[in-house]
Amino acid sequence: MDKKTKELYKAKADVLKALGHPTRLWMAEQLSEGERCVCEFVKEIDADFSTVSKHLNILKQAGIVEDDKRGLNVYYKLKVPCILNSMSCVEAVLSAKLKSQIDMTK
Amino acid sequence: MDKKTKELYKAKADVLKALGHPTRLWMAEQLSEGERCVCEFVKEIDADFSTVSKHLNILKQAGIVEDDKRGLNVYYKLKVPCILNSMSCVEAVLSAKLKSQIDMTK
DNA sequence: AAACTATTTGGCTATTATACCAAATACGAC
DNA sequence: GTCGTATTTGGTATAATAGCCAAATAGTTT
Repeated sequence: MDKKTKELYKAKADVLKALGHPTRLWMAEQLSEGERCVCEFVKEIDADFSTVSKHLNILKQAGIVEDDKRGLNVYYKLKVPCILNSMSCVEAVLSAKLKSQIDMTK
Repeated sequence: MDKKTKELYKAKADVLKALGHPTRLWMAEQLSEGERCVCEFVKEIDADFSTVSKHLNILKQAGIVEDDKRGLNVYYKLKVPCILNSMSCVEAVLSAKLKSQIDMTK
């Protein structure tokens, strides 16, 4: 595998990796319903303000969300909404996995 | 967020996390063209046999691939092929990111 | 059974990720 | 400008991940 291919896969993997954390995935899904400010997330997640902020920054660095500061609040929204299209297949993976586990017990 | 929701997002995030590594993502994409044995991957990736095996195991644990031992070889194939449908959007994220970066320099 | 090949597993180290706290910054209200 | 609120940044401890090597396992060939 040549260097450019490696870099491309690194870049693609980084996008998926950004979504590969429960809190970040949940936040991304919340954003599919519309923008949210950081404080709204903090209220709903049992985590520190700084933790939430850092997670949002990871999503931002990955190019998945963008932020918009208005007054005291920073609002985040999905930059590329299609990124959540794959979630139905992720759920299909979970179903198939569950099914395999049940089959194994038979 | 209640406990069950947390567990669900953990499970979903784990699937995406499994794909969130350049080598694993590349292998998954290779498998979309058909099954491969471990040795074929080892030849193409500049990595140890054990490293490749462990990556494949992570994809297997995530429920993305399944293995099939035939003779000396273990063949891996995609268990839920739709998992790569999202890649066009991942590429869209990269394009949008690149575009933002270019705009910033203007 | 011994030798050989393919793959997995265990152990180790280096790197990276996560989460909290405290301090810094940004903005609006007074 | 001072105060208060929202958010980010820096530091640090802990946990998780990645990759290599060596050893173990499984199946094939002789």
